[in-house]
Amino acid sequence: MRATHGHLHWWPASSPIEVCLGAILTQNTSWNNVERAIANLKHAASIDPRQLLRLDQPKLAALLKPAGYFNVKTRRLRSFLSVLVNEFDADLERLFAGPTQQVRKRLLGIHGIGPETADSMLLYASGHLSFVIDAYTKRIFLRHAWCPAEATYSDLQSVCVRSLSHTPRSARLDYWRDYHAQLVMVGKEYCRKRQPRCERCPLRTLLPRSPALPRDCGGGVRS
DNA sequence: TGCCAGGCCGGGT
DNA sequence: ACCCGGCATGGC
Repeated sequence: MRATHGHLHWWPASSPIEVCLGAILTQNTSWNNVERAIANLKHAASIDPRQLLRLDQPKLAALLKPAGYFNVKTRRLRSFLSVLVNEFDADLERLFAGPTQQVRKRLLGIHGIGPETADSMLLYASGHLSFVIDAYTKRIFLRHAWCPAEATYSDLQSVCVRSLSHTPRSARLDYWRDYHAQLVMVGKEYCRKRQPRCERCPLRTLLPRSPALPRDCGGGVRS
């Protein structure tokens, strides 16, 4: 993947707080829509936690509209910001201080932050090693038969962490960040190509509700 | 035109 | 402990 795309230098944001906001806004949503909402936020409150928290609910919801689920996300964003401001003096460094698993639990305790959102914040907005699993990861791993269909988030996370454990510790943060980015990139390509494929051809499009695969394609098409 | 997108929560068995 | 509906906009 690195040979094809080069180092991707994720996450696409210009500051840690922007990573956190994007992580919430991109829940079940295409990044394109999130960018518009982030642009609105920048224009309205320059992405400052205290300023954002000062916006009332309808005002914030209006700014988040392009990201979809704007009522849900307004509440989730505010619950995150309120913890950040009231419990950690609006300082991300303080929020992220401490052992990874302890910080992760604190994040998971915030309304609207689940495992993927928490891990995205940990990995990309701070220096914590917490591997991010997402829908693309699961589709790709399923298609390669690297995991069973019932595999949970934490199952997949364990598989990834074990598989990448050979990397030197000093390079691990950089490697994990790029590895997830590469999976997203490859996952998007699967969707874009929409090619008919069989189970022997791992790069066949893999959509959640795609019909059952044919047993064999005769070895014709590959990607 | 309908299906899909980098989840998560809450109420029901 | 699962299972499922709800949430909403923009792209293809």
